Amino acid sequence: MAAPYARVVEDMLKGRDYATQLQALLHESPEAGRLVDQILHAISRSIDTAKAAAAAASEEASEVQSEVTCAGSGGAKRKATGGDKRGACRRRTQQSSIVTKTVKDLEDGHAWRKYGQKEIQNCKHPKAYFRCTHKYDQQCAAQRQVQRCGEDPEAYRVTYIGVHTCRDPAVAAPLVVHAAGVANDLHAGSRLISFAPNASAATASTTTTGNTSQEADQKDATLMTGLRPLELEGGGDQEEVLSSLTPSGSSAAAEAMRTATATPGPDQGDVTSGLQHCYGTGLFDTPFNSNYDDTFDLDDIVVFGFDQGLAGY
DNA sequence: AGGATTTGACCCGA
DNA sequence: TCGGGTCAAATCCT
Repeated sequence: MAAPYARVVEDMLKGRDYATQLQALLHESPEAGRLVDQILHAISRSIDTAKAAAAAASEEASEVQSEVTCAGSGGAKRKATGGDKRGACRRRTQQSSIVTKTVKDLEDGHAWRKYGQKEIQNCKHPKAYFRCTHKYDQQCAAQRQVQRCGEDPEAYRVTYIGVHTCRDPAVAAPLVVHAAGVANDLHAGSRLISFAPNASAATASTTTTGNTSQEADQKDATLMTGLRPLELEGGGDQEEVLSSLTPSGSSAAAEAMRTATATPGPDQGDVTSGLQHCYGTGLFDTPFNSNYDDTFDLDDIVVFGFDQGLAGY
């Protein structure tokens, strides 16, 4: 990693450590804890961005290049001829940035298009596969996989692969890299309201707890379309999150899963972070993600052990 | 009519 | 060989 970026990452890691410590001290206060959580995510995101920039700078973004190429070749419908290259770009999940979280609200502000559904071994629920609607027009490599959780019928385990490089006006928002600016930015940007602890800016808790099955069902129809406008509510993901440093925006559609087979699946160990929805709201969908290289590996995964301390929001 | 979803087939990695 | 991920024709929806 280039020296300047390494320094940034180093500083941000320190900041995150401090925030984590602070978080431990503030878990009695939901409001304070939420703020710390926001800070943690912002910092992690910054680290992520710095790494991505470093990787791009050192021309390590070859994978992205290959993915773009791949996307292009698979774009328009092909005739299933002998020259079929399907599968040539498989297993990307092993190399891409991955963010896994458990949510109850699949709305994340991004437009997704479902391209497949698969019954998974030992899981009673099928897994649905989504790609960004802008995969071909903007070479956005973001993908999302949704699988319904077994124990909680309204919860979905969502895995985001890659980050949005598209500039969907509905979700685009500037990213402020320095942690110091995070808090203010949360309230400054018109589209950053998802995190605002007040009014319509629903927090993870409010959105989630507000989900009644009826509401969920009502959303199904909308989500099934895969294309929804950005909503201020953000996601209702308060539960667990396993989050790597690669954030990704994401949106909603997997509610389709709700209509798919329904049965509890084995569950998926969850790690958490309560702020996932910040990605979906566009808060972190930075314009300069365009060079994001997907080079983060699982070693970069950071677990924001927030499920215990703040789950009660 | 155009775009999104469904779904069976195909392909690759383990 | 099997399971998971993707493709793409068919179908549905707006």
